[in-house]
Order: sequence, then C-alpha cells, then structure tokens
Amino acid sequence: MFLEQFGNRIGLGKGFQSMTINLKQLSKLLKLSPTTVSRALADYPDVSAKTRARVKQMAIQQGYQPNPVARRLQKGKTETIGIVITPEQNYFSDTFFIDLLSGISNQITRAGYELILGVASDEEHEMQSMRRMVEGKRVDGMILTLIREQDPRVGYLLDRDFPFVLYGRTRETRPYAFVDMDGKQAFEKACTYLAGLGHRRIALLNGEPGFMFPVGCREGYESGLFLSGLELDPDLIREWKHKDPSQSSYRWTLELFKNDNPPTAILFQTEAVNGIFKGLDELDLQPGKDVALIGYDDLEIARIHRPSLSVLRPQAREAGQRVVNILLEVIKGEDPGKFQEIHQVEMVIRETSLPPS
Amino acid sequence: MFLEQFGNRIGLGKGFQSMTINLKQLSKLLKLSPTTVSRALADYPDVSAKTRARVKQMAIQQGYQPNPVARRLQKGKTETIGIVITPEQNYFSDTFFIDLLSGISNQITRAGYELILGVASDEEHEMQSMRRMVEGKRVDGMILTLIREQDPRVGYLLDRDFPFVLYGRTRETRPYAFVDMDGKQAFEKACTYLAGLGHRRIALLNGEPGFMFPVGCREGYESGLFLSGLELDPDLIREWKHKDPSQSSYRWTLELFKNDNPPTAILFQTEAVNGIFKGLDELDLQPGKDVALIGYDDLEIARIHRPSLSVLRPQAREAGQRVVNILLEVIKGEDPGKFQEIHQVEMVIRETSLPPS
DNA sequence: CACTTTTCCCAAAATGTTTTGGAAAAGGGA
DNA sequence: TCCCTTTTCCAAAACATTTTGGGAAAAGTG
Repeated sequence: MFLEQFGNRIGLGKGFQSMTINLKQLSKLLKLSPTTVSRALADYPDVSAKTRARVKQMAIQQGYQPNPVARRLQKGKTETIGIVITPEQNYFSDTFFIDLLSGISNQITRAGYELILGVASDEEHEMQSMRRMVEGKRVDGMILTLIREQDPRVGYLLDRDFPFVLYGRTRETRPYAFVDMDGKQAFEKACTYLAGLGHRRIALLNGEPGFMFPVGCREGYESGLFLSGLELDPDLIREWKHKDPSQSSYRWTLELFKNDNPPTAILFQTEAVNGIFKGLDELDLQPGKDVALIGYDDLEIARIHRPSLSVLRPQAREAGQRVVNILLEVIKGEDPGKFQEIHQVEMVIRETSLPPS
Repeated sequence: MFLEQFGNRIGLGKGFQSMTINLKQLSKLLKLSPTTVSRALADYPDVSAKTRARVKQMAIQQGYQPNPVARRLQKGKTETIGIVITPEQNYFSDTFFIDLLSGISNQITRAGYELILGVASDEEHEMQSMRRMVEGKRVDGMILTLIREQDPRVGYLLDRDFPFVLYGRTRETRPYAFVDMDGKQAFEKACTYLAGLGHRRIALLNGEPGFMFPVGCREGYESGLFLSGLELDPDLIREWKHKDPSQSSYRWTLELFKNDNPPTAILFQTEAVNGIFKGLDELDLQPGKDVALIGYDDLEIARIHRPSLSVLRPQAREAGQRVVNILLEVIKGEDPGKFQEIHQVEMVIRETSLPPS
C-alpha cells in the first residue's frame, strides 16, 4: 500500500529520477477522487474552498504537474504552435529575427503552449515541414515569416481552415490574420527626411523581388520621392539577393556609382550593409560623409560602425508577442480577418544621415 | 453508416478541413480490428503479407497518420527533444549557430521527433525554461549549448538521470555525452601556422571567461606558442564579452597596440571581427597586411571582406546531426559515457594570414 | 418535519494509440 | 478425420487527463 502510493518516488536505484506524481496518486494521497482533484486545480466553483486549498497545497508539496501529453489527448489540442525558418535565405543574419523569436517564445510559454521549430533549406522543404506539422496534427496553429508575394503556404492553410498568423503580408483576397511592419511608411519617412536635408539623388537598394516586404519599401520610397517633388529614376533602384546579401549589394553599389549622375544617399535593408560599405570603400567614398545612408533594421553593426548607421527600427519583440496573442485568439475560433495589424517603425538618426556635401 | 464512416471527411461546410482519419475509422473501412491495422502499419510479423499490403495501401489512400499525441501517451514518450537558446549572449550572430540548429532539426525530423525551442534572456530563465521542459515531462531529452565551465544545467540533469547531450564540454567528473569541437587543436594549428610564417608576437583575443570554449582556445594557443618556441606574453591575451563582442573587441584591439612591442598577428573568434577591423582601421593598420588575422568560425563577413579572412571552420551541421543521433541513443538507455566526441576543425587560409611585413 | 435548493463530491466515459494475452482459422501429418 | 502447429487476427487493458452527468449530504424554507 505504502509502496504502491510512493513507488514512483522510490524508483529502482536512481536517486529521485522522477518527481512524477500522478493525478491518481495525488488523489489517493488526498483521499479524494481524481475528478475532484482535477477540478480543484482548475478552480472549478463546485469544489469547496477548503478542499481546493488542501489540494493545491498538496499538489505543490508533491511537485505535481499534469502530464501535458494526456491533457492534450483529452482536450483534443496540442497546445503547440509551429514555425519554420529557412536559414538559406539569411533570415538569421542578426538580432532582428532573434528578437522576433524571443517575443514569440515568451508569449507562447506564458500561455502554457509549446513552440516547435522546423528548419528548412528551401521553399520546398519549408512547405514539407509545415505540412508535417499541420497534417500530422502536431500543432494547433502556424506562424509564417519571410512572406512571398504569392505564397503557397497561405493558400494551403486557408484551404483547410487551419489557424495561422503571418508576420508580414501577401497577395491574397481571402481574409487572414497578420502583423506587419509599415515598411512603406518607414521608407517614405526616411526618403522625405533625406530629401529635406537637400538630397536630390536618393537610391534604393531593395530586398529580393518575389518577397512581399520589398514591395512596401519601394512604395514608400516612391511616395517619399513624390512628396518631396523628386523624379523617380529607375537607374537608382537595385535589388540584392537573399542568399548572398553582401556580395550582391556590393556589386550593385559599384553599379550605382557608374551613373553619370550618382546618388548622394542610399536607402536599404541593413542586412546588406557590409556589401555597401565595401563598395563605397572601394570607390573611396566615405559613408555618411560622401553618401548618406539609412538602413532598415537596427543590427549590431549599425551601432558599432563608425560612423554609426542611421536606421529604421522595427520593434521585433513586440511584434512577436502580438503574433502569438493573435494566433491564440484565432485558435479559439475568432475571425482571423479581425486581426490585421500594421506596426509603425521608428527612425533612429545617427551619423550617416547628413546633408549632401 | 456512410455518414459515420466518412463524417470526418465531410465536415461542416469547410472544404476538406481535416484529412483526419482515425485508426478506428480506418480499421472499419478495412473490416479489420484497430489492433491489426496498427500492427500491420508497424510491420509486425504476425499480420499476413497480404493484409499488411492492403492496410498500407488504404492508409496511404486515406492519408492516415497516427495521432502523435495518442501514441505518445501510450508509449510514455514525448518523442520530443528540447533546446534553449539565449540570444542576449549573441549566440545567433551568424551562420554558425543556425548551421548547428539545421543539423539538429533535420536529424530530429528524420527520427519522427519534434524539436521544441525555448528562448531565454539570461542564465536564470535558461534554467527555468529547461526545468519546465524536464519536470513538465515535455521532452525526452535536452540539447545544451553555450556551455559554462561550471554549468548548473549539467548537474541538474545528471542528478535526475535525464537524457541530454552537450554541444561543448564542462568541468564535471561524472560521465556525460558530448560533441565538441577541438578548439584546442584548432588554435594550436593556427598559432603554429602563423609562427611558421615568421610571426613572433601573436595575440589572442579570446571569448568570455566562465564559458568552456575559450579554455580550449587558450590551451591551443599556449601549446602552439610552446611548440613554436615562442614565449607566452600575458599582455597579448585579452577577453571580450558575449553581450557586446564588437565593442569590447574594439577596445581590446586598441589596447593591444599600445604595447611597446605590439603583435603582428591576432587569433580570435570571428564573432568579434567587426570590433577588430574597426580598431585596426583607427590605428591605420591594414588587416592582413600589417596584422595577420585568423578567426574561429567561417561567418559571412569572413568571406565577403576584402581582404578575405582566414578562418578555422567547424562543421556545425555535422555536429548537430551527431548530437541528435547520440541523444537518441542515450534516450534509448545507452550509457552516455560512451558518447564523447571531439571533432576536428579545418583551417581555411585566405588573405589575412601572410608573413609579417 | 417535509420539501426544495444548494453545496460538494465522484463514477464512468472519452480522447487515439500500442501492447498484452489470447483465440480462431488454416495447414500438415497421421 | 483428428490432433497439433503455425499463422493470422482481435478484445481488452493501459497510458493520464478532462468532461459528463449525476447523486448524496447539507443547508435553507415553509
């Protein structure tokens, strides 16, 4: 009897290998039914305050934690949400994505959920990893990042009515939930700021076509030019590649300055900054002095570099938290169309955004 | 009858919202018992080849996948392994960690397991996140990275006999499983290489004390000096901080060259390269020309920079795969002490490792 | 005191698998 | 045909919860 009650705590030789108290064992200890113990812990009103307190105290004393696997089976929920990352596309380049992930993880833990991670090498494996999670009933919802203009993942999830939230947006008419940064407004702000300083030739070194984010950047850039009364010159727009940001931005930087009428300022995603610095260095142009620079994302290099880089700074951590909170609502059955958030991006002026010399 | 069989596939309005076929439903379709279907799919010898084939075909046709939650409950295994990362310590700085994670993830998926991720802001939350996974019975095993000399996580897991594998090593007398890079041998190799080129003043800009990895680096450095007949000069050793690699390495670089007899070469972790470049630039010293450089880790910046950086290149992806394979063995009950691997690190000579001028 | 209501608890069912311990059917030899 | 193996299948139990649907005791109410 004693042995049966405590058998699991005694174990076979190993110290206290498992503090693992059952609901059944706990209820036996309390001389109550498992039902009552379960309901007491869940604060059901139909268990008296006295026994509820007694149960909770004993639960703590015994270190009882409900087995998540069993509760998931019964509840029909995995209490898990999934995310797939694609390192090949250099998404991890610095603090930005990890901040996002940090916000996501914190909020998920707070809700008692789990975050499962897939790492995919390309678009195909990305889809494959997601399907495993969804069709294998391994998650209750998905978080999508690095969104493309035509993103098959979104259609897939919409088709089967599976809960998901985008960090970003895509071209899709059906309503879906997303949290996005206002790249358009950010680039417009940066562009008008530079124009306000007197810059007349402002270049855009944009992200890879096919992805959604550069679309907004370009819109903001064009709108900024327009608002400042500047002409759009297609020669001042270039696009680098995700898989090799530095190399491609390096080449495009050289290209930009072959122009008869070269730019005096460049807007870009900070991810590509190494290539730009290298290109400028080769051209004997001083960043900030000869060419004004404003990057999107406040990476470490932006702060450490001399001159320090002016940037547009998205609040990745906060966005990550919102993504999770929204996803939890969608999982609960709320209409995804209600959750479409566009977050403002602040501009941090440092040393590379001076008037033209 | 028809409706009951196919009810789940018809759903309520939504297209084909769940391809979710039960074992019970599948067995009904086949006019077999759930037992037999389960055993057929698991290739038990006591089900005839004919029905096994029939079962498998139907399972594929119906898109049946066993509910992982149910199987976990029955098997008493979560089929999940956990990892906790701490972005504050700048571990994510570039491709290295993501390569490791990629190897880990691939191997885990291949085994039909899941990877759950915790993101912790500091040492305390790191422990907390791990305890939640372990004591909450959310994982079958843990992967630990960024190991400290005295690492409370290792003692914790050993005490409760919980399966884990370290990427790295720690000071602990009890046997445990690990996969580590041979930092000592790598730095010894780099050091003797530089000495062989004629360098006599070789500095070490090492990682943060308290962590285990820099210990090996220093051993290799000292051993390399010894093998080359060079004196150890404590003035040529400095340590930067994880939370701010660039800033601290920048300051230490300036410091190193205040020396009456400054170094002609520096060994370091590539993570700190931005600070070093900045420092050298300020001192009007050309990397590679005036000061030879060899970094540990082949980050993107090492390849893109001109001159390109000579590096020590750990095979992070392979290491990640080994970590998982070992962990699965340990979970199966194998003796962890059997699995202690030290992987060789190759040296990639590029443009920053010339003889002294 | 009888009746109703409220309070407090619990037995049984259900979640979807795998495993255990047989049992029926088929095959083989006399 | 009968008995013994071997082959092929299956009913029931078990995994650890939560939920369902009461039911008994206590407390009000007339």
